[in-house]
Amino acid sequence: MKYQAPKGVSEYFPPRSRAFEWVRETLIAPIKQAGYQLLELPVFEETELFTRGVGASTDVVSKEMYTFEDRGGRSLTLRPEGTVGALRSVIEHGLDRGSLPAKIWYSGPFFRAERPQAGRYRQFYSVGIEAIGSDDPALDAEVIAIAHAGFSALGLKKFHLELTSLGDVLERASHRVDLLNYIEGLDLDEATTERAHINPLRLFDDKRPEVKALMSKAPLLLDYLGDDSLQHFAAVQGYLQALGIKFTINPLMVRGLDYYTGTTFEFVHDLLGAQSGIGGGGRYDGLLEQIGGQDLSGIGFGLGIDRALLAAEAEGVVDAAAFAPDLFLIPLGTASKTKALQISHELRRENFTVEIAFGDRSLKAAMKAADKSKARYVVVLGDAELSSGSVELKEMHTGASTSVTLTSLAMALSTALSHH
RNA sequence: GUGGGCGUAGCUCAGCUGGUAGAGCACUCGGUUGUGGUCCGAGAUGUCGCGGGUUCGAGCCCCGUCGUUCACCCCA
Repeated sequence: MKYQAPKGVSEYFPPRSRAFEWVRETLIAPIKQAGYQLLELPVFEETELFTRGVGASTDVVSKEMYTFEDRGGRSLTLRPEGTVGALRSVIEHGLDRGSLPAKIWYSGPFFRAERPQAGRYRQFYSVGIEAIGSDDPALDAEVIAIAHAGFSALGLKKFHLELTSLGDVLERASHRVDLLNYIEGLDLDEATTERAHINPLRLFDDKRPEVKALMSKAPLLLDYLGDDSLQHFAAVQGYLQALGIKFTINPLMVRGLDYYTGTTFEFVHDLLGAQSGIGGGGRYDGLLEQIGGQDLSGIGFGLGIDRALLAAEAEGVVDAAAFAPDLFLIPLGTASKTKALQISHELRRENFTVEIAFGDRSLKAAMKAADKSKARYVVVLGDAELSSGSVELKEMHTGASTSVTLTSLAMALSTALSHH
């Protein structure tokens, strides 16, 4: 094979692409129901937007970006995440000057030059939302509830929600001082020490048992929160409880993007491997201002479509039958083929999913094709049917058929389908 | 970026201590006149990831490379 897709990209083709599409649509549905509106964004931005917004010290910016120079000598970068680009657009088009909170969503590919593994791709797909201009804790709860609704609508059960608060700038700063002091006293290898200096919180996330043990007595950010932060966080928890959304407080949770403050959350799936985060997000006070906007608070999330699909497959909740056509039409002969095209055209206009057997194959072969399509019903259209004006509507899984006139086919199909 | 596993037909894989490739599934056609899912028969398909090397001879050995996978790291 001469050409292959670039290393580590996720690519979806039939039949799995249909499941991918279903996951994406299912995650987006509750977002729209909550009144969020689409932002269709470029997949590349000025490089500086990400270094300023995401944070130059983050791994995402410092070693995982696809950066290139365009023909005009501008430095551009394939978006590694969605929030910063979305906020840039919000500011540029004054959406933060309308009614607040401004609520937007987006979906598409993102790019990070990481070493690929299951659930981690160099081009991956996310759906995200951002709500800008309100620090109401009820908004935090709603944002989390929307993500939760999406995962639940997929039929996922084996996932859990982890929650924490990262406090405000001052609280983080004073915790950082103590944490760095604590880490100074530890016996760590060089690479780990270096990571600690870039972001000491990172060590809480280390999976090695010896590091976990060393960090078990480290000062927790949650213990540094002031009254305002604590009250806000408590309110969020209260709303989630009222919604019946279960969560666990994880004071060790770390996010890789610098901009998070306050409420921060992550949805973790139990059946995935090391890449088990299927979605996450949080508040980002200061980010909008950081990239040139007003001083407004915001909150958002990103849900991983690739990983949600993996999770749905792992739980066995992808229903392939739901994607099957309603009707498979088999024309026999030239005149029938014209009629079949006309009938399918009409039925599709009435929202039925209809396929036609092509290629003048034997009836037996066409029936096999119908079977493979998983179509619910099949209609054979030959000279006899054309002259009589009536056809046999055959239900594939029972083999039973009923006689229907061509003019009432749509109605018959409609009632037949609704019986299941 | 670091470390380990793997790379043979569309898919899942077999191929003994090196002698120039196979199975199952899937696919196409057929088992006489217009009905699928079972069964039976026939057929098509591979530069054995790629490039070097060792050898009379390599899918099997060595090196490199690309891809993939698991973990670290990172995070969707």
